[in-house]
Amino acid sequence: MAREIAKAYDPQLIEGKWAEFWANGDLFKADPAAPGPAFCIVIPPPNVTGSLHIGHMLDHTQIDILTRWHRMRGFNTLYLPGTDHAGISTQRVVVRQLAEQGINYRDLGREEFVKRVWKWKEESGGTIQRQMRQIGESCDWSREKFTLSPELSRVVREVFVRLYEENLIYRANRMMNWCPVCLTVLSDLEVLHEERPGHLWHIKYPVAGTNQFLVVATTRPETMFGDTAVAVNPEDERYQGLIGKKVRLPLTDREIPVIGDSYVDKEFGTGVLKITPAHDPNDFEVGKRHDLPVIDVMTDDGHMNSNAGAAYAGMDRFAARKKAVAELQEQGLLEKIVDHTHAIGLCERSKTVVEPRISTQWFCAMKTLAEPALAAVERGDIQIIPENRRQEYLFWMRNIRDWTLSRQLWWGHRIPAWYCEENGHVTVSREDPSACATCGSKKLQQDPDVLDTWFSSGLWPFSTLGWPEETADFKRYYPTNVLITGYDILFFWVARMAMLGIHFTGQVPFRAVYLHSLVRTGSGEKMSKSKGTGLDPVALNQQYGTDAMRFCLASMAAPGTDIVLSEDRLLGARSFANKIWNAARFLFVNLEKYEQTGPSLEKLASPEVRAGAPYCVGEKVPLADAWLFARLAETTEAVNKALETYYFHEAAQQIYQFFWGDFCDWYIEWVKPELQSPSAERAEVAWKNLFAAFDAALRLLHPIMPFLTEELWHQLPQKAGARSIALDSYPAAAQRWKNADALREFAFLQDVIKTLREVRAQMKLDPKKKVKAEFSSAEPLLRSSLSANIDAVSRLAILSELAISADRLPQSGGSVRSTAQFDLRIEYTDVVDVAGESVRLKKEIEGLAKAIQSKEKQLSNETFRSRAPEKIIKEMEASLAEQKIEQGKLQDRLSQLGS
RNA sequence: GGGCGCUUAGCUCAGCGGUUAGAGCGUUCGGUUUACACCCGAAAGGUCGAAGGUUCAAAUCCUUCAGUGCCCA
Repeated sequence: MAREIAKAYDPQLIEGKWAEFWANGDLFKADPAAPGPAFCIVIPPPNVTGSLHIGHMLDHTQIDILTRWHRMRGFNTLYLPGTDHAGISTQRVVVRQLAEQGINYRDLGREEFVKRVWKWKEESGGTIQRQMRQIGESCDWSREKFTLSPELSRVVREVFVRLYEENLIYRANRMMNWCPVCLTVLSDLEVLHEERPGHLWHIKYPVAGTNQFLVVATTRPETMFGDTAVAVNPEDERYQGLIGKKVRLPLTDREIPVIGDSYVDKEFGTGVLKITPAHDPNDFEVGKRHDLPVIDVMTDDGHMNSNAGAAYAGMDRFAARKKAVAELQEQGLLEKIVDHTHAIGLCERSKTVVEPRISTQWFCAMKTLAEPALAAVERGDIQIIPENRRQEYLFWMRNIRDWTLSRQLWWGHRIPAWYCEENGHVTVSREDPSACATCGSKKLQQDPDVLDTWFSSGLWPFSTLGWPEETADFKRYYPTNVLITGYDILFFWVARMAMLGIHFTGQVPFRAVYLHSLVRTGSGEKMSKSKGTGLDPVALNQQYGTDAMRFCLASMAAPGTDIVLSEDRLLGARSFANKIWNAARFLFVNLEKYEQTGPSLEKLASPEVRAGAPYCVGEKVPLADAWLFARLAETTEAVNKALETYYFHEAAQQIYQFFWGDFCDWYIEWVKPELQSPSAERAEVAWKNLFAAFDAALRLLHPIMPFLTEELWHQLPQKAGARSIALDSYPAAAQRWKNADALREFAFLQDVIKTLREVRAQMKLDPKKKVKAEFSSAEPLLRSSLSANIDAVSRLAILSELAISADRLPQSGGSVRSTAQFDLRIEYTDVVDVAGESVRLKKEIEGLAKAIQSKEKQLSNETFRSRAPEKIIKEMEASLAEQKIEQGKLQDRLSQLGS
């Protein structure tokens, strides 16, 4: 490579190249015949209408991290991408688009409309896939799936028919949630509940044949045209006598009965309830009990129909409410209006107030399906993480209700049921039937409705792998290993996959479910594009780099807590990328000089050479090098353990600390002068160890920051034919890297250097001025260690001279710092700021005194001594002794100053 | 109404039974150390929401309360 590296990392310059390389090559193409334990993740299929939002970015980052991590560890890895046809959303998009052209989709007819949606899908439906390639997700694009493809549609039919044959799918007439904008029924899950301020209108219903009134309290006066009774509690003494009488329904010329039903709450409102069976689920039940007529007063799009009378027909439901109230008021039939907060249901997609509506729908009976899915989680065959989500899942499964499968849409899997016009028989079949199964009539009508989109997504983990065929993929990759998704679709999707997966394949669809947080706005709301509170990850990726974005999200993704994305954290992540870039720049720029006289990059950093690190000078690995590898081992272990338990934030934090703190701030600074060292052996060893550690760090980081690491990996010598860091091995903590002694010894030297720097800063010494310092310790090991590393320490603490002795330092001149093990003094010719020193010393002594006191108290406590573990007591005693020594030294110093 | 979270440094968040509670950003002080100012060195800053309790030991476990958010009805 030409070793000209830009001063600052510019992700834009390299990301495109690698994104293309990954997406277009066959790097991530899974081969079921290849060796290795299988690791399979199926994507939570995003809406085909969608574009990447910050939630996907978080989800996909975590999926891709786990995928790349497993692949590098030798798993036979498949990350299977795809999209969901998203019935309601997609239909809405195209309907809106047609409306903009002045076309009402209903006029187009079903066939033509569906054609248009497919056309739209082919032209505009690929946004997310394009963006996923752009951000470098390591999926196998050759296996990409779409829920409405012919392939997966066949699976949907198969499953529907089987469930029908097992009597788990049935048709029934019920009160449903209806969205007047989407023009379809919704399942319970698709209705959002919200508390809203409203009113309780007290309306006077004249009692027939008297001049009395019954006062009805209602939140929905516009439905009164559909009233078919007025109900009171039979035990309510106020109204008992009126049961069986009739009242005149205001604004109409109808009379309706007064009925008694214990459903009525005496305490609520006036204790008199209007009964509108067509427009309220509870009233519907009351109506059934009392055999009341059902009068539907609305159209499917939320307007009043002719049953509401000519004056109201065609009017919007909310306008009708206003008009009705005004009219009642005019007629003196409105007693009063009371403010009242009530819960309303909103359509998840359109946010319109849903309308209860009676209709015939297809349902799936859930109990049979739920039991094994419940047991699988209880037994731990499916592990749900974090734990509190597991509880939610169990609770929901135990209280499950039947699932409304049909939707009044045109875009989706049409229900494979045909009705015979002759005898009404229902034929449900895998293939389109040509005749009625019972009478042979050819007059068949297919059910116009389609299936809930989640029905096909519920099959996703096995339909995408080829089920019901026993394909190689299915055999190799099913059950999938882990499902990673947001907790907001635990019931919508995860639970249904569990039920359908177990029912049809006899195996769990995934062994673990990791439910991650949602990304929220500063005010705690879920980020959403429709609310304008979303951040565009693509724009952010461009601004900060995809790696920075991934690192940022990973570092914030602690299980169980939601993420509030901040620009600060993104900047921090970008800086980290830049830091790595510059570390590489340092290596290559300096290597260029070194190579002129020394060995080449190939000799210093070939994969074979790297595998042999750490290298020795003479018999021994130099301390700093031994320490670096010991830290690398610790970091590697911590990162692997963190990823094992989905602690992405911990993994990110560990690598950050190692790379920036240990590798850059300490190791590189430590060996800098030695890299061009005349002692050729030391230099060569440093270079070899440096490259080996750098390479390991890149591989460690690759799952989180794939672009940057891929770029830099390619600048190191690699095995012939090696194509990508993504296919290289993931570091495992080598036994020979571990070195507790080196960790301890280096920590001591760091302590010395930091102490000296602190003194310099406090004394406001000229940063460039080299000063004399003295070190004293009774501990021979410390003295010899310091002595052996005196050059590095002197350089890093900017000393002209460092005297080492076993004797206590003479307490005169300069500034002294003491620990239990050693004392340090910086010679200082100017007058010491006695007052400042005293204040500092007193503060430190005070702090120590507090710690000492609390420890002495605890150690003198007999119960503590008898009950606390030995280890804790020992550690506390040791620490107490040290603190006492230190305090003594500080005390001495203080009195010296005073004298 | 029921359930589940959250409340820790100015900000965003880790830590979730054991010595004087951490990180990043911000702040302050000092730096043109030829990899990096997207940097380097140093510092200040917290009675861990409140009150009780359990324990030898509590930010960490329990109870109550107060704010706050989510889910379900």
